[in-house]
Order: sequence, then C-alpha cells, then structure tokens
Amino acid sequence: MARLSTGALLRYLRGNVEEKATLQVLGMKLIDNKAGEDNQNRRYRLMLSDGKNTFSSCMLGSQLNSLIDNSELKENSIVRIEKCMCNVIDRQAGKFVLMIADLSVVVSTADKIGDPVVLPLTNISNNNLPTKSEPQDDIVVPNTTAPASKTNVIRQGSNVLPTADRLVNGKKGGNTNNTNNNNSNSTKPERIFTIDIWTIRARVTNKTAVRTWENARGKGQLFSCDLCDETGEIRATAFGSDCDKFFPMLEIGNVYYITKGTLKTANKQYNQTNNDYEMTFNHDTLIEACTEQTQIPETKFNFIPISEIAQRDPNSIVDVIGIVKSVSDIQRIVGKQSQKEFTKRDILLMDDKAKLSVTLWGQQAEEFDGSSNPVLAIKGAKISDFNGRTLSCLQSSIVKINPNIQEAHEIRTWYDNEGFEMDVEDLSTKTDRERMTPFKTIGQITSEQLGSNDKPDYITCKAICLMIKKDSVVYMSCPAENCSKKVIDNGDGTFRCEKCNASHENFKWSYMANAEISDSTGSQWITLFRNEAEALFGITPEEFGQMKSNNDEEAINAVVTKAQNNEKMFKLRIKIDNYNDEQRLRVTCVNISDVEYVNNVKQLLVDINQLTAS
DNA sequence: CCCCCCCC
Repeated sequence: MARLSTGALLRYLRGNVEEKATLQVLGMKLIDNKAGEDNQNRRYRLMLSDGKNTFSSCMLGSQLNSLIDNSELKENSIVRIEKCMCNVIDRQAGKFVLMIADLSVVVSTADKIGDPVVLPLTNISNNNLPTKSEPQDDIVVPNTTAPASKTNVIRQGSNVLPTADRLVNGKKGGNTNNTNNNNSNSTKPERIFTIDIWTIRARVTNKTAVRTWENARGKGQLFSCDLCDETGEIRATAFGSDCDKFFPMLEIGNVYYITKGTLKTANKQYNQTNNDYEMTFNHDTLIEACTEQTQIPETKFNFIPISEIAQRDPNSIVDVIGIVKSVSDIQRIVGKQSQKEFTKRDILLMDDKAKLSVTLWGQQAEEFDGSSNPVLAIKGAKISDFNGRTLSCLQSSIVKINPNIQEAHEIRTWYDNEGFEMDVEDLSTKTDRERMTPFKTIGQITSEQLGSNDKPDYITCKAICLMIKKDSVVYMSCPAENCSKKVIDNGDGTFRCEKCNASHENFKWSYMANAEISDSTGSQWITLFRNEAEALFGITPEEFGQMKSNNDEEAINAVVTKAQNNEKMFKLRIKIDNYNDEQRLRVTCVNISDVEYVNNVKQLLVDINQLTAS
C-alpha cells in the first residue's frame, strides 16, 4: 500500500534529493510566462504534501506537462518523485525551489491525506540530514485520515526561519517550531515568489583556455565552459574581467553553485550542447564550489548512430559512441595555411550499423590508447566530408574511453557477443554519389529541377506507394547471367534475346515495376527493378511470374494490394534523359527500407532547427 | 562581445 514519505520535503530541501519519496499533490498552478502562447514551455507549480507538511514551490518539469493535460496528474494525486533537485535561491532567507525532473503517478484519484501544515523552513544548510523516512510517522494511503504527528520534523533547537511563502505574504515567521495546527487551512494556495534569481548546481564538463579576440566590434578575451546537471547542459562564456575572475575558479570535473548570469539564444552552429540557450557570466554572477556529494553526471552525451552521420551536414557537430575497431599510428603533417606542424591519429569507430574514420589531433592523438577495442564516446566532433564522411575532433571535443554509462555497456555487450565478427557499412570510403542521398520531398524533385544535371541526382524520401501498374510488374527476360534483356517468344518453346543475339530454351522472370509514390508534397511515378521490387512485393520475380503464367488474378491483386499504402523510405535516382527525341524524367528506385521513425524525427528536428536558425 | 580547430 502506498504511504506518504513523512518528512521527505524537508529532506529534499536539505539536499537529500536521491530519495524517491511518495507525496501528494495538493495544488497545482499554471505559472504566468512571458511567452504566454508558448504552450511547450508552460510551467506548473505544485504544492506537495508529505502527509505532515506542505511545500508549494515545486516546479514541474515541462516535459511532464502531458500528465496534467491527460488528467493523470491532478489535485490529490499521489506521486512518486523519481528525480528532483533542490534549487537554493536564498539559503539565509529560506528560499528554495524544488525542481521535479521526473515523477510517476502512483494513485491518480485520491482524497486528501492527513492534515499537513506549511513546512516551516528552518536552517536547511545544517548537515544533519535525515536520510530515510521515519516509518512510525508514515501515513497509510488511502484509507486513513489520521492527523499528522504532533512532532514537527524540524530538529529541536534549530533556527527556524520564516517560510518563503510567509515572507512573500509579508508576515514574520518567528518561532514556528511547532506550527502543527490542525485548524490551519494549509492547502490555501500561496503566491509563488518570483523566480528572477536562479541558482544552478552544475558540473563543469569542459573548459577552454583563455583566448583573445579582435574584430570590427572591438577586442577582448574570453573563455567558455560546458555545464551539466541532472536535467541538462548549457554552455557558459565569460569575457573581459569576468574571464580573469572566473577562469581560475572553475575546474573541469568539479561541481559549482552558479547564481545569476545572462541568458541568450545559443548559436547552434558553434554550440555543441543540447540547449537552446547559452549563458554569459557577468558582474553579478556568483560562483561557489559545491563540496557535497552529488549525482550529477560527468558529461551529457547526445549520441547519434554512426550511420546517421551520412545524412548530417558537413561541419555540424555531433556526439557518437562506438567500438574502436582499429587505430592508425601517429602522423605528423604541416598545415597548409599556418605552416604549423600537427600530429594526428585516425581511428576506425564502429557501431551496429556503420563505421567511419575519426581523427584525433595533438595531445588527444598522442595520448590515445586504442588497444583491445575499447568503447569510445566522443562529445562534440565535427563532421567532415572528405572521403565519404569522417569525423574530426576539435580542441573542445570530449573523448572518453570506456565511460561508465549505459550506452557504453550496451555497445560493449553487443560487440563482445556478435559485433566483433560483423562487418558494417563504411561511411569513410563511399563515393560522392553513394553518400549524397539527402532527404527530400517529392515536391522538391520538381521545385529543384532534380535530374537536369549531367550526373543523376540521388535523394531519399519518405513516401507511400499509391498505385502499382500490376500488368507490367514482371517480364520474360534472357536467362543468361548478367543479361536481363526482354526476350521474344519464338512460339516454338525458344526465346530470342536480341542483346545476346541468341535463342534460349527457357527464360527467366525479371522485375520492372512501375509505381506511383506520394508524400504530402506530391506524387511521382518510379521504376523498380529486381532488388527493390522484391523488397516492395516480398516475393521473388519467379513467384510473381508464376502467378502471371497461371493467370491468378486474385493472387496478383493480393500481392499488389499488400505492397500499397505502406510508408517506406525510397532512395531514388533521378535523371532526365532523351527518349524518342523527347525529354523525360526517369526516376528509378535504388533502395527501399523501412522508416526508422526515431531517426526520421531526429532528422526532421535538425532540419527544423536549421530553418529556424537561418 | 567569441565562433579558429588544422592533413590527405
């Protein structure tokens, strides 16, 4: 039976955020946001109860808004806090915000439990952390409404500060050591205090050297660093004197409380963190080292499959993980422009679908030990389009060997069990034609006049097969190997091939199917030959030909119908050619594959970001 | 307010 975790709210505010407490939602309020119409970023503030106390500065992560939208999470719901953070706004004044990064709804519809009172915020900074709930105080859900214990969870003798809410209401808290008043209407919603000052507790995962800059706007110095906490990451930069002040304070790997700073939209072109904003440290910024133990991850990776690098734009920045298949020796080269000498080392990195060459530079190259096929995780490598696709690490790239993260364990297991004997597509040896199959819509075939160059254009589009010319799916072709020329039935049991200039005793069925495919932007007739037609129909040309010989209309209809109306990825070769003095667009399908929706959506997001960035 | 990151 679910129980509320008595005392959990105080423990959270004291920093014991690892606890997965069961709490009741006594109130929720949509917070006014400046971008009022921005439905994505709307924020709810919850009043949570642990059965004994309530705390109403609990911000619900916006990714959890759907729980409210679908009424799974509502007033009096009982929830389990899966992940939260305590944001200290002003420790002395007892201003805290509990950020709910993840929760699960234990009981959606419930009655109010107990008679909790507003949590008096004591000197939370005392280190005497209760680490587990007190079972004797647990309140059974849902069939008891026993009043909360008379004992306040706050330690005897502690300095009790007024609650944040009381401060907002303009009252002095005084000694509220025993605030447990069963008559108090503690569910009365308090005003939220304005969160115009924030504090994050974050780990520095990367830091640049101090660099000087000079351009038309002036000159100066700067450094930047990447910060991450349990919920995300952000890049921060300091200029001028702020640079002098903060550079020596921040050390890679350490955790800091950072208060105040300017936020601006991130320039995705240069910012490899997964955040729409970036931070500038300014005169008001306060940075304080955090010496407590935290669960803040070392580095936040946003891995993409290696195969997806083929679809991404050159020069874009990605995170990848893979097995080091092989490693080159150190090479020394001289830069063309700079005339400086660089050292480099190439690594062949593979996952379950593809492999490619990754270049490390300088110290990273020299110190790299790739023996015994380690897992390599790279954050912030640049895609280069030399020799197909390769990756190049930057000074800012984070390269981790055998990191202790889930994805690394998964790929290790895969490689040791089966991957070691697999071969996968090599993105770094492909010809231009093979790799240049960007995602496009059918409408773009016309709008971009694809196929009008000397070389054919190759695109990949997500489309549905609308119609198939079912009478001309297969034809009788020359049985000779490497010849698929249509044969003429001599009527005497032999079949003439003009190409081989010979008559054969038999023929073979070959595919040449015509299909109309469509997406939201248009439709296009395409031709499919053996591999692609076989992928579309799911049967061999011989099987199809047999049905045709048997005049088995019903079977043919069944096969054709099944091939229609499915969404697939069509890789197309597009070329205008002359046929009987007439120009016509030939669109040949060169590959059909299933839509990988996760990758497809990621690609769409990349496209959308590029549209909004420009 | 930077935004360069190398070579075949």
